[in-house]
Amino acid sequence: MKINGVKGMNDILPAQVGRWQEIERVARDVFALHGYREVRTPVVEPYALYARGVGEATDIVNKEMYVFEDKGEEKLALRPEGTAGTVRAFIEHGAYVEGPQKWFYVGPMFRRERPQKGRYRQFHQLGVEAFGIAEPAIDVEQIAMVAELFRRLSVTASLQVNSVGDAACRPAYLEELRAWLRAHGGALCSDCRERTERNPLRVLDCKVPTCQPVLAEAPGLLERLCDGCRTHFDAVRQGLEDLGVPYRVNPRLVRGLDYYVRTAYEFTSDALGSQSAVVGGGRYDGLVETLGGPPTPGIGFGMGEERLALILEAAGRPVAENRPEVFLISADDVGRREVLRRAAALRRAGIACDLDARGGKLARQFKQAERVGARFAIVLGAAEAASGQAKLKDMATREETPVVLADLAGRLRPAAGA
RNA sequence: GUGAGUGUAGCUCAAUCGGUAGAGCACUGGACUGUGGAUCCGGGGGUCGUGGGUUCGAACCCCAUCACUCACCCCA
Repeated sequence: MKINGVKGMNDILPAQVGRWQEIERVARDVFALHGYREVRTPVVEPYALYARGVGEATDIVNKEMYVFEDKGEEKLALRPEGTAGTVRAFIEHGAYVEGPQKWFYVGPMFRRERPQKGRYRQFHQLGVEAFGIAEPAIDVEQIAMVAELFRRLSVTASLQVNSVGDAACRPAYLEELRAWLRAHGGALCSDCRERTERNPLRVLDCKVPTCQPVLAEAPGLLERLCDGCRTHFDAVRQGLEDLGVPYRVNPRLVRGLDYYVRTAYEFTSDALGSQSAVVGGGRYDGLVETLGGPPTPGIGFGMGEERLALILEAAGRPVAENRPEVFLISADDVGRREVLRRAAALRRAGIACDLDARGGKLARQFKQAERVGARFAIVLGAAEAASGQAKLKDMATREETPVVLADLAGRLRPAAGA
């Protein structure tokens, strides 16, 4: 009986994993350059963390989360996003006493949705959270950090920013919007009428053609921001302009999680099909308090690693592979012992090398050398062991040059990072 | 949760009117007794997604079912 992987949960095979490693390496570098430090939190958290943090009414919590009872003791959930768990850890360990904190995380998230291009049940996010800074400067720095990360990866994505208001101005706006939508319900699609009650901001995003002209007349939040939100938003925009980060204001941009206030932003790419967002972020000034910590402002983003990989793939970027510098080929029984000894010595010197442990015909071993992408090959047997000399063959040019075996390590290039 | 499309070798795909399954790549062996990529010759590999139905006969037609893909919804 063949057993297949779980729907929407994918294997990342060796031929592709270089893409993930490259993304993570570049991201770690960029995060570190901006003062972010890594945090690792569990993949499982109490269900209540998400119910309270992300919001009971959100799709993520009420229909997409993997929830289970731990032997009847506690209701747990596989994390559907990274912010809630990070905030939990921030509070639990009293990190707020040490002033502003900038953290990042990398890892799998789980949502039980119907899979499609760029959307999976297990997916990977790189995310950052900055705690304790209410000033718009951190919003700007964080957004610019994403831009720098994309620049280093040669990824083009477009930035949209918005302000979703805060406790001072959003509730009043939502009521005004809801009342307006109810009054115009007759002209709207059934989805919109339903969303009017559940999530009125989403209505503005409706893609049904007949709704668009109606919604164009709807009241806009940006014109109704309170002074604090307006000042903040203006400063974010000014900061982006100062840094030369191109952006577009999208008053329809809404984040799906309840905790967002003020700044909301998204980086999108047209290489992704329908799920076009590769980064989604925003400010969550009330979340730490909601989860039992002291009032602490925060802002962060989540970046979809699969989506980033899709963009790189669509751009035709090759996958970086780790290749051995040299492949040791055995010509006879003496050679079979010799290659193991020489390989051990080379590896101690930091030189990546490989051999065909099956031994066998030279032709087969050369084929294996080619398959693993070795830059050089060297044949070792009784003759080489006796003379201490061998021929180092360049696999690309097929040229052979004599080498003294004792000097072999010096002739080859140490592996990166060795 | 809803809709559409697609399921044939490890991968990408053919198979005319319904006549009992093929190619390329990959793998493997040989041509080539100390040398890989090219060329040539050979070999292994199939429950035609699964179950049922129609038919003398089904990869092909019908029904059901499962899986995958894309889209809606929502989002990274």
